[in-house]
Amino acid sequence: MSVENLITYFHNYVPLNSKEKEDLRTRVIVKKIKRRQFILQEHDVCRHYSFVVSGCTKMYSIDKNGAEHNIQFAAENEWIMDIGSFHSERKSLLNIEAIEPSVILQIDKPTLIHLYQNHPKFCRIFRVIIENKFIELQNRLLQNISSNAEERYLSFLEQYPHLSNRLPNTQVASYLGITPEFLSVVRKNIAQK
Amino acid sequence: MSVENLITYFHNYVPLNSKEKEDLRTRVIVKKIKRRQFILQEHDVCRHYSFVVSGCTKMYSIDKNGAEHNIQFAAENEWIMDIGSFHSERKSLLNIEAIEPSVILQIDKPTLIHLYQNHPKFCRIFRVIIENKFIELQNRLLQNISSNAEERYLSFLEQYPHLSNRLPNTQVASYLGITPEFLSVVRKNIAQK
DNA sequence: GTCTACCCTTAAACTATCTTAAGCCTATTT
DNA sequence: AAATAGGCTTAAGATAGTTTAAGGGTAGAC
Repeated sequence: MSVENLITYFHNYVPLNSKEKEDLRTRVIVKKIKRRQFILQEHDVCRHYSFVVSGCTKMYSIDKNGAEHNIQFAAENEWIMDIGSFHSERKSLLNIEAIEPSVILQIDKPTLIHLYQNHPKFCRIFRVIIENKFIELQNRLLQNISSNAEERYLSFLEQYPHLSNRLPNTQVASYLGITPEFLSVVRKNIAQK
Repeated sequence: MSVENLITYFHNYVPLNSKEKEDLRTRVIVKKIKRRQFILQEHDVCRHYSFVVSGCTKMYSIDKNGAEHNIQFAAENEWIMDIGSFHSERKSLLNIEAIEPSVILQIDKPTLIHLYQNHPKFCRIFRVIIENKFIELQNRLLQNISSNAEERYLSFLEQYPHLSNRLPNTQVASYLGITPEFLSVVRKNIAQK
């Protein structure tokens, strides 16, 4: 049962009691997602926090020229959602899509509110989760304003070895904010050193 | 009394009761900061969440060539801290410095823990604060991987009019991830349209 | 099994951004 | 009042990154 993966994950933050586990088991939604299937589409409201049990997903925006820009990947034990749309209940400008066949767990807003109100522990857990996501994002932004493409690529390889093996380079380029052609040049330069 | 500014600020999230206000009044530290004074220096641990009552501050990193890269500004009613260093208690790689003479309020870790343990409301408040900071940062990152310097500058002007008036362009350039000279060119191009 | 769509690479020409250097202006320090 | 440091602009030459186009490889679709 894949909800157990989430319970184990939460346990790494704070141990859960049986009532808390029970609430998760009865309320969390399990979904099997095919490659290229959407978890969230632009113009819809993001209704769930999604936790990836297996597989890999990406969140991206499409610009006025139709180009995709990857904001985030999420593989095993990572969260993915448009948190702005989720809380405001306004239409999202982002897409979330499976890169590999995936199993995800979803928590909708009523469930999240239920968890917060009945088990204050979850407020702490999700505060820490979002703090960690914030730190990660801030580091990435700093990289983007202070480093060139080669440095950003090397740092991506170092920080996400489990992703760089699995992802096509087109996806990595979109994440780094460069074209696939230029990533190819960057890789060639690195190889020649 | 400037702690009242913070109380009013929290009130906009959730009303506080008198015990909660009292705890803030007795525990929050008030500081007057001169222009160019440091609130946090690289190699120190970030020991406080800082709330700007008046004035303006910036957080930046210094790269291997000695260049500064602005990660965040914080003016009236905004928070600034190296949240990674604060929680891990590891040495920060960042600096926080006043751009204008400022008054700030500081919450240290024992106080924050006290607030979380005695008033669960604060866990919710800070979760929402950090969620909002996360959304803002994610939008900025998206801009950085998908837009050129002119688009990023225009969007900065639109989103932070209260800052763009007060900041020297060198600081804005460092925030956008471009050189001051190139920002000058960008501004000229915009003016000529 | 064949086919198609996607992925990766290369190169040439183009555009965006940086570097260096200089000059001017204004606020602050002496 | 003079001196200095910081901030803004301009321009020329250098480097980083994009665009377009083409060719070859490979995995999933039929």
